Amino acid sequence: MPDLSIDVVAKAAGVHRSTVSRAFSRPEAVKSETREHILRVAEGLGYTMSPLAQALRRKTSTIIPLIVPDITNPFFAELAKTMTQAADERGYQLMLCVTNGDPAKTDGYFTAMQAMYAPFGIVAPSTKVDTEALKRFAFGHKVVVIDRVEGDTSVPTVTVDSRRGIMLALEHLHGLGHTQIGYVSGIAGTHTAQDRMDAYLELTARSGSTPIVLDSGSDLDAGTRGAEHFLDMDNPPTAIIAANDMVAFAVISALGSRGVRVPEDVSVVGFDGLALGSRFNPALTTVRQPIADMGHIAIELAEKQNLDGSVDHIVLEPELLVRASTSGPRK
Amino acid sequence: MPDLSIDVVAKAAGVHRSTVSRAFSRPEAVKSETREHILRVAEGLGYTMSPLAQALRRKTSTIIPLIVPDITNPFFAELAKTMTQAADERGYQLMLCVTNGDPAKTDGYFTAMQAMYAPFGIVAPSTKVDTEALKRFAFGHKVVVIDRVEGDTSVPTVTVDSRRGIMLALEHLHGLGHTQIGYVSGIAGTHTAQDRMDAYLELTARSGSTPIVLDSGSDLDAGTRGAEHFLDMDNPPTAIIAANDMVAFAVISALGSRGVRVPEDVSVVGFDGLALGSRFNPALTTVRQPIADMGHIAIELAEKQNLDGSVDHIVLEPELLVRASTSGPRK
DNA sequence: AGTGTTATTGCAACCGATCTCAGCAACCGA
DNA sequence: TCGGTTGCTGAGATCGGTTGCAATAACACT
Repeated sequence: MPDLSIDVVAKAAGVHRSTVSRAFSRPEAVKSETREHILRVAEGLGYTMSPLAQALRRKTSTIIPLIVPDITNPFFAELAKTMTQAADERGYQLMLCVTNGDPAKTDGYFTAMQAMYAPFGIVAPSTKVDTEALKRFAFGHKVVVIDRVEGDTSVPTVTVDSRRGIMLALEHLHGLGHTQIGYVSGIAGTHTAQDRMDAYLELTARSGSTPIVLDSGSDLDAGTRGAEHFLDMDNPPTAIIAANDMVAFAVISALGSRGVRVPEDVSVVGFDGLALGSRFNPALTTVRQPIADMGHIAIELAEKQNLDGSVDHIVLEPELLVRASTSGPRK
Repeated sequence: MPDLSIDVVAKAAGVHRSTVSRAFSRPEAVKSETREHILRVAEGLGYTMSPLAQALRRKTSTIIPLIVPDITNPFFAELAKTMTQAADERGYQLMLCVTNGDPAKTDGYFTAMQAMYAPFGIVAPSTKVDTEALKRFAFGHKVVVIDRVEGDTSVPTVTVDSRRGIMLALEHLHGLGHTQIGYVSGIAGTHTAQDRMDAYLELTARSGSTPIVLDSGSDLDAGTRGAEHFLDMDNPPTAIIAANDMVAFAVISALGSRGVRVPEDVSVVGFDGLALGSRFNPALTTVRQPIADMGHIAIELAEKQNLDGSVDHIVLEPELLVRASTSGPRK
């Protein structure tokens, strides 16, 4: 493969390099006849432009970073999946950055991406978004966040309506006859996680019942602890809402290992709508987030902002997915 | 941020551009005094080299593609996780490429990565590796495959000993008193998947029992179909080995929804050792693959090959993880 | 003192594009 | 026929580094 540069094509087509360049990136600036000829020659040689050289000169590339705390968490995995798709539909390449929740790493990734002239980035945070940190970067205003952002509306965001989601879960449970409904908090320390908890607290109180927070931790073991707490109670709730599907899995698993059955002994509803949930035992009833939409929208928002500087905050509607982990209360 | 190029630093440090370059990339070629001065100045300015410009000139970058069929599958997610870590420990950036099992996409990613001067790539395939396709690319000999490769020893591979894994599962089950052991085949059409199946067939036959293949499909529904098949049998096996954890999940879930309990009614063992398994209901007994090691080793192999052209084929030992989904046979 | 290393640094071409400017031909109206 | 557009293409600087080669300095040895 004798290095295929633009000059090679130019020579082969009998035109100047700049004409070849135009033929590709600004077709209307070249006589259509010439352009077709060039394209044909290029095709024949199997030539493609070097994205590196392009990025260097244009000062903007097509690499876009997706920063997630943990790709092992199916929520982020599903997000990554739809985002890769959305990305290369639009000619971008997704670059996966896993932070393990370390803000320093986030910073590191940002600088790296800046150096690669990434046109923008997507952040799915594990902790509340630090607006200041975001601004330290050239494309600080070109980041879309998959979470709510506090006190700064200059960053586009995509989220799902937490309150509405919790409401759906609560209504479903009420409908089944449950009145004592517990809550186990989520993995992430994000605004979203906070919002879900707040919604639970508020809505429960509003309906006249007392909130029962089984665990408010924010690590992976919240589910296990929540289950233990549940087992210790004299008068445990008949249903549990988990802040997200992973926690729900953990709760059910821990409960199961102590002989408590779902939904016979206690109903559990999750939050996320992971595909995995349908293969859980029992299949998980959950509040679905439109993850695929979130991915596409995130990229759209970023592009839109790049174009006209507009900053949107999209809030999507969740949806209840009733499967097998909920039923009427025991007794 | 007034564009920070190497010339800016050079001027600020009172030396020539090339000296700055050397100070960074070939320290021994610069008087240590000078180098330290340059580094200090650069530091003060907050300067970092442009990876793009570097890659363009050197014709080799630090971007390394990880090609997986589906990041949503926790096995690949865990792989991606350890690989990102292994990668940036060594100064590479992992670029996630999701193919959805489409070989055309794999090709596309390869060319893209070639254009980015990726020094090598890692492939975790979903279908048997097509050696010819691998060779069409400049770095065709610089790909590490997480699977076995047929009839071509020129590409480095990392795998786990399938036969040994199945043997561990079988021995565990035999030890518990099971004699009728079924098998549900896996998601991927890889050599590895094939090997596991073959091992099951061979080892079962050798022990004098008849193999019971509940499903040999290679899609996500193999688990569900396997479970149905199981339910239709007059004399079903007392234990099931699933070709991988995801399938095991599906089997248990499908079984559960039909009222069959694990491990009370039937034991199930998976293959992968996903972290998720410990949070399943019941916690999954499984053959663990050392995924973290695989990630690190894959990168090491690639680097080694880059350096001295050596091609290794590493086969790792699996390990049995006994959790709650297996017990003695019913009755 | 003269000559042969060796250690450092500067020079300038080069990697593969993009883009501004200028040149040139064809075309328009007066 | 001539100045003024317009359309298309070529020149050449530039993006931010790397690197072979030449130049200079410093040091060793006879």
